[in-house]
Amino acid sequence: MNEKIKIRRIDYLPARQVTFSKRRRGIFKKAEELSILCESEVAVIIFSQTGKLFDYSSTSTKDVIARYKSHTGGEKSDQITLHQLQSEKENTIRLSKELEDKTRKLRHMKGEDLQDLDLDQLNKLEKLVEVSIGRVIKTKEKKIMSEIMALTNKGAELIEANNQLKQRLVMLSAGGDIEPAAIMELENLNNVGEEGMTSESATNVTACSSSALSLEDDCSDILSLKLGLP
Amino acid sequence: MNEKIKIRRIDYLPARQVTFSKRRRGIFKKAEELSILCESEVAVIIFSQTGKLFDYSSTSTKDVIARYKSHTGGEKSDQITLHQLQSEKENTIRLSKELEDKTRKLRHMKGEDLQDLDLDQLNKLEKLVEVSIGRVIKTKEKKIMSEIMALTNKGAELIEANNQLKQRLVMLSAGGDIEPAAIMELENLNNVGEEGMTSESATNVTACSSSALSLEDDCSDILSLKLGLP
DNA sequence: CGCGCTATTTTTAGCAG
DNA sequence: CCTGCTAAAAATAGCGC
Repeated sequence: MNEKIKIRRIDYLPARQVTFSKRRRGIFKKAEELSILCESEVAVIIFSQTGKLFDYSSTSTKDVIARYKSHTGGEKSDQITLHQLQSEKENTIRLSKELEDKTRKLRHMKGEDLQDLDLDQLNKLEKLVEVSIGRVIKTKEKKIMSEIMALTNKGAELIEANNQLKQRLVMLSAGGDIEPAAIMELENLNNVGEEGMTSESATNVTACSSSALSLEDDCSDILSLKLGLP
Repeated sequence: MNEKIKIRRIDYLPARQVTFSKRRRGIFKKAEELSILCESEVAVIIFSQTGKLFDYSSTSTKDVIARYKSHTGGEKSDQITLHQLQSEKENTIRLSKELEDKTRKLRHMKGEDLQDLDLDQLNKLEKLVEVSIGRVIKTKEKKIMSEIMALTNKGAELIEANNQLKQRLVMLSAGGDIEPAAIMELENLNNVGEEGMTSESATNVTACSSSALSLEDDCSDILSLKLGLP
């Protein structure tokens, strides 16, 4: 009366639902029998097509899953994560301490929170800051010098270019139709440029920076008159 | 020929092993049939009595377990840990950046790695360091002053104590059996103490520290002659 | 551990309620 | 969704290899 069915998806929904129900019970029963007959731990997890969960376990599905994870090296996703977390926390603590240390040192370098330093530490700090200001000033001088050199060179190039332009104009005016007044204007322009760009003024700026610190702002203001350098 | 067996532990080990093997296969087969027939997701996890793991899954046992956990709300211990880890990593990144920033600033304050600063930054840095050295020197002066005050007071106390001791000795010697030479020795000791502890020398030290920085070592050396203060 | 065999038990497809 | 029925199919206990 009954037909042997092929193991393939049951298309007719009601039949499929009935089969699902029956066979599910069957598996659960078999699982229980196995666990009793052979004293083994069994868990069966089934999700129906509609996403509903059915599970059987001889003990506790979660326990079996835990045992499964520990058995398959499932520590990977769990214990390694815990290790990572631990490691990251240690990292955080270490970084926090370093940051605290650096912050304290920085405050000391800025002359803050000095109350808890003793005389010896204060002396060392003073020397450190003195060395620092020396380096800062030295670096600033170099920077100023190089900027001035650049400006001087640029100025020289401009003067040279102007001279060449003037010569061309003279040559052209020799050809006839340019007034002498135009050439005079160009020469005046050139003179203005030379006044701002003598190497003499560069020397003055450097000297001012290294000897009288309170004049630094004036120095930088002078340098702010750049000729549009990059 | 065959007997119906009762569902209870099989005592005879070989039979139990065989049954375990056969029924295990049977369950796996049933599980597979169910998953195909009803388009469902099935996982079976079996631990033999000896602790050996056997598992079947229509897809992946781990996937089914993950789905099971998300279904039962087992996300607690896992996803929260992941969130913590994420949070800690962000913490680490933030701290690293802050540390890097502080380190850079500290190096600048020490006058190191100044090449990449422009003139404006150098000027600000210079002012910062100048302010700093002013504060350091001021703090040092206060410290020196308070130490000198403490030493002066200590010296005065000692002189007072010595005087009292002297008077007691004089009174005792009036009683008869002490030579005058011992009293002279005590007075000499007292004079040495007063020479090292005048408020005049304290003023000198303070002046030297605020005006001539290169003399700082001498100042601290003078102060190193402590009278055993805590 | 596996495989095969056979008699027996168990499961289950299909249908009805 | 369940229950019960029945006949067919499947699983399996016990055995030997």
